[in-house]
Amino acid sequence: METRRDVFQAIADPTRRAIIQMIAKEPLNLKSVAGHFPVSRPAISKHIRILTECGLITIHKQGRDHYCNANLSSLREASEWINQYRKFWNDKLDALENLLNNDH
Amino acid sequence: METRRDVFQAIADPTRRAIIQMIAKEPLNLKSVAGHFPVSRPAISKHIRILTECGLITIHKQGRDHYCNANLSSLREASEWINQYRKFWNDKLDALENLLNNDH
DNA sequence: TATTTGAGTAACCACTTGGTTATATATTAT
DNA sequence: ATAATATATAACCAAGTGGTTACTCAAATA
Repeated sequence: METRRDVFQAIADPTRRAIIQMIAKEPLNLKSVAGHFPVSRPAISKHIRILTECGLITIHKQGRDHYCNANLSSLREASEWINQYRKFWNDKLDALENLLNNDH
Repeated sequence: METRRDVFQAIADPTRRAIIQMIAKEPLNLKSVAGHFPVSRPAISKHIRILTECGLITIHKQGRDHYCNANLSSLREASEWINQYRKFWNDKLDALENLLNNDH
């Protein structure tokens, strides 16, 4: 649990995707996050750490509560990688591709 | 190497992303694919199997050659999951979101 | 001050992952 | 027919993953 830590790997785990989904709506402390899953607090703590390490969330301490905030801009890398293959499932590519290309 | 096999996990591995990138350009047999990586043929064979199992590639046998063809429409699921968070890195969201919503 | 609460960490565990080498099978070439 | 080639599979292995329980520490509360 120490090595290769990138966005693709971070979102490969369904629990971590669910965590992202939750805190994208509103910041939550670890206890609130853990309350929604059938696993222990330490397990969630580890997921949070992984998400933090690749920049997908940031922690804001407020007393003893550690609030997790979504900071999903590092998903951009994954989005761009996937969207380059958009033609494989989307016919209305042209207009979209132009938009995407104007982003950077 | 038997269980949970989904698109997110399939693209989590950098070697598999590179394989996808190669065969998205043109179908290649396993030997050609393996030639680009510093790992053995059996290792590539396993990656190919994983990609096949989640539908990202299909194999077309031509004599003793097994040609890998990209069939990346199952990336759509991952694309949609990621793109729902596009607002985290993209300001020009409105026009894009309209486009994406028209897709389905 | 003593106790409870939220979170992190350490040590551990079973399973998975990505790799290896050796072997088998089918197809092509000599 | 024999040899070479392309691929798959089996058996194995080290390291990584996702989880656990037990413990510690800091902050809030009684």
